[in-house]
Amino acid sequence: MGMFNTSDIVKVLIPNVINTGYDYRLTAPADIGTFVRCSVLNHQYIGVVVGAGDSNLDNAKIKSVLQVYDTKLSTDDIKWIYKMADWTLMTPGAVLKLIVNVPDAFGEPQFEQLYKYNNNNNLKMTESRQSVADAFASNENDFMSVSDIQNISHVSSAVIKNMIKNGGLIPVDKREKKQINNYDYVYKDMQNIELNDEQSVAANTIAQHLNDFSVFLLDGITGSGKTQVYFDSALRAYLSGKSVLLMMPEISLTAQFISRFEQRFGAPPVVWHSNLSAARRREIWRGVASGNIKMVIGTRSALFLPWQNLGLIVVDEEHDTSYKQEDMGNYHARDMAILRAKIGGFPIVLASATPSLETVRNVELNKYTKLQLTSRFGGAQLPSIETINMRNNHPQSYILSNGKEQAGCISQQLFDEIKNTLDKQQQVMLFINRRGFVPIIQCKKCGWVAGCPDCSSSMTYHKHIGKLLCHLCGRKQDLPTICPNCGNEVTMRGVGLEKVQEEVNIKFPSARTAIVSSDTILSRQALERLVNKMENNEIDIIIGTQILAKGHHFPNLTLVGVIDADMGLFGTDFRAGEHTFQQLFQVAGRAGRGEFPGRVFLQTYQPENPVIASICSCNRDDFLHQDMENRKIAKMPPFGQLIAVIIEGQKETILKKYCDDLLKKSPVLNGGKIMGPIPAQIYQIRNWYRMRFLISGDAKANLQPIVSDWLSKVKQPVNIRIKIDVNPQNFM
DNA sequence: GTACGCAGGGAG
DNA sequence: TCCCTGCGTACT
Repeated sequence: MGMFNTSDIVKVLIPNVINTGYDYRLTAPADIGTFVRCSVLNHQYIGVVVGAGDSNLDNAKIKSVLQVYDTKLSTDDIKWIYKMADWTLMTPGAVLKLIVNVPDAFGEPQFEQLYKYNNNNNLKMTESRQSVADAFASNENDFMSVSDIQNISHVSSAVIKNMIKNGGLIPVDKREKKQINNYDYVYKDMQNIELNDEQSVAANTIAQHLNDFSVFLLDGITGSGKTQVYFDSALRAYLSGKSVLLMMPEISLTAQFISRFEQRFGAPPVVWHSNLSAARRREIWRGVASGNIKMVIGTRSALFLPWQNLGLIVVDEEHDTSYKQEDMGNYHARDMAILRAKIGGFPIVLASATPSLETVRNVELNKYTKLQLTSRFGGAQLPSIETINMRNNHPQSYILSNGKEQAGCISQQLFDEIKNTLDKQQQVMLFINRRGFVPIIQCKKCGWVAGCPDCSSSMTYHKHIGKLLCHLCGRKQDLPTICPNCGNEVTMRGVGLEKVQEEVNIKFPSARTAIVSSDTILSRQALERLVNKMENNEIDIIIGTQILAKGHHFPNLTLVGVIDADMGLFGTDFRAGEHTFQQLFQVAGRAGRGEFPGRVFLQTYQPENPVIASICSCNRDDFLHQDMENRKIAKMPPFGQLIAVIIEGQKETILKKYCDDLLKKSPVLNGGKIMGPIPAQIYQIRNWYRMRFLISGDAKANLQPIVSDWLSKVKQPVNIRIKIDVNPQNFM
């Protein structure tokens, strides 16, 4: 059996950045997709057999693989690796690394020592030791591992260790550590949920296409019941023996969502995200590879699990910017999921209340099928959204306990609304998308601004740590008391989250407040605790960044105030309007999901701005139409394509020279052009200088081969990094 | 990526 | 002469 036999020479793709695969000799039969362990320069990697060997090397020079595993990557995944590499201009090895980045996924099975209880021990019987004895008495197994004993008896490991040492527990056999608990991953107690007419239509349409590639946009506002529709599709795919991936942004993966899944499927989901322990990641990776785990709810990296017989992908909140990976390679998980579905010949469901323009355009072109949900569940009404014109509604200042007067940012109108809401014992959310206390520390006299020495950015003052913080590189510095330039007094400019809390605490001294940002919420558990406090009405005013905008359902929240709705509208980024709209629309969706109608107020200096106006009229399609026209005129995506090439170097001279050399070799593009090099929007990060080329083309241009061909024409100097961003989402 | 070898420079 | 560092190359 196997496509290749022992001592055959095969091509193995290695999960690292540079190479496209080396030839090795097999030590056991293998197929395309079989994982093998092999050595490159005395360093061991887990690679994948991708075909027959084809090098001209002397047979004697070809190494043998060190091990052939039973685990296989599906042939669809192998095809996908190469397609994804072509699209993103990553090397195939770099894509494979995304799949094989689970530490020790192929480690030898771990054995654990088992113990039996010694009835004839002469230890003094304590309460803890009695618990251990009870655990053995109540458990049908005579032999247990330390962790088994701990789980049942709830005594500390020290107690158990001491009992082992003193003969209370006697070592017996060893056993292979329990791997996958099959029961957890088999769904058999699904609860039937009544779908309304719209939901049934949507669910049935998807069901008719479970065996062919098609892309669905499940379009509906928060509360319209998108989740139950794609749960239905997931269920049908699962029951037909297929594997199912439900992808969502990390922040939407809440306990509320997980319990909804549990209600529908009768057991909790397998959840994959960045905070899992190494052991749990390994367990899930192996479970998916073996086909034992057929359904996973996860963030974008779940796409890179070794799926077997994948038959459905759902991308919830498809517009969400967190689907764009920007650390290890630049890929858009939504687009790569669509590519994967195409290769696998199965459907993919994109769900959103505020779909991206790319998706909307593909619906217009009839490439995607739109499934519309309109009704809001449970009779809850959409909130009313109004602007507060800050040009004639100046905020009141407030006085600190030391007598100093501070400029406020809460207008009188918003103040009154907050007060009324608190009087009715209802909750308030204030949204400000800026971490820290103030974003700028500036000298009153010479205009000096506290900037990060390694990056081109100003440093934000964070009051709770009492330091200046660079949001690009994380550098911390003391707050200067005087200007280091001229010795004069420094002042704080702008408003951040912490400053809003200060103002709220002084203006509403009896209200219980909480702030939520990535600085204060360090774990998913911390976020859950906060959500619980909110649900139990232990918080009156919650103040947060965009982390608050998604996924939570607070029935008693009836007022949302957006402190600065203009933020984000002024960027040079052509997607600024789209992202502002999406974010504010999401925030607005937080209010009034219970029995009381919600109200949303946007503080703005330009209420007539089309983005703001569209949000207020709740007219999403109006906004989409306008933004689409703008993009068409500017030939921006989805009417054109862009590839950003960021060149980074620590020495400006080498960087500039290399960019000049590239410019000289730049290809002539049919219908497109190469722009640059210009200093990137952020010229310096962590002491690396950054230049940017931007390559544009029309919607059907195949730009990738042109770019890779161009870059291969100029030898890349050492200490130069190239980052290629196909279809960039932001322009850092 | 990363291990290794080679060239150049400072300390002993 | 030894060793450290920086740079360039090759990896099957």
